[in-house]
Amino acid sequence: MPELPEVECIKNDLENLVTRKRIEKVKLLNTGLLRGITSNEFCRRVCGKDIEKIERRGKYLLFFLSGDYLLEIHLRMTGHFLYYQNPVKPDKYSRAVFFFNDGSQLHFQDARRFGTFRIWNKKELQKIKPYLLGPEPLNDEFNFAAFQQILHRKPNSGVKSFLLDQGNIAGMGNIYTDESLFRAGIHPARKIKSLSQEEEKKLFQAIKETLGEGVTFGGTSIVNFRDLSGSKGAFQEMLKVYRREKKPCPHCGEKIARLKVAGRSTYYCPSCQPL
DNA sequence: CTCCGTGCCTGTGAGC
DNA sequence: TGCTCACAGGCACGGA
Repeated sequence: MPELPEVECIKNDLENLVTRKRIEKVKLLNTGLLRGITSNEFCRRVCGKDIEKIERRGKYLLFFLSGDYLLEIHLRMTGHFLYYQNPVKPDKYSRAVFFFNDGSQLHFQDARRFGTFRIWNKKELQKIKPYLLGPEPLNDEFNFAAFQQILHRKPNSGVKSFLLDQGNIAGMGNIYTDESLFRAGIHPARKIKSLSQEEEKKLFQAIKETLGEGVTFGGTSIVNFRDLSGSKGAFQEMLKVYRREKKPCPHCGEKIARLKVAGRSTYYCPSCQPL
């Protein structure tokens, strides 16, 4: 379940490995991943183009190609890339293979087939979903004042639902919301309007720190996340509450509890994060 | 406005 | 040991 830190690590790997390469050919092994385009048209717009630039917005990856188009990729739950210097046969989870001019390959693998590819014209950048999300939480422009302004737009929202909504802040999923709320000492079901100024500040710092550490540690590998060489991240070792039900809270020793919030399994410490 | 359920998928692992 | 089945959750969509 790649969230901002995992996608950021993937973006950094991709930048090093495939920018400035020419896509000679694409083999689609599962056309269901294409949104709003046929496989023939997809290949026409991608084949023969250079990858000029790769960006991340929230959990989206954007491949800017030479010519008119860019490729938007969302990994969803189990999508990941594997890079090979020399040709390798696709396996049963390979959904797409990019063949580059230097003989290297990029395989898009996705066991659960939730991942999506979409093509956009560069002229319509202002209309594309990844640019309509909330701010990037790790950018310097995302400061406390900006955070407060966004928070106060949704006073009646539950704080966890708020953090999961990509239109508020881009890039947080279930792992990093639970970890940020724990770090801030805030119960996931609290309403935004019930937060004190001090709690808002703590939450702001917790988001920055948790996501920043996630990137530093190379992401969280619970089930599927791997970098482009197939190696795991290390942030799963740092998790304080996520998937730690009944284990002791690292602060107070109380048992970590689990409940459903915003339709997701939510982990928290009842003593450090009172309602 | 805000929340909730459903569908999309299939590997994992708890429990019998 | 082997089987079943709940569970995992990002996003879009429809409805309360």
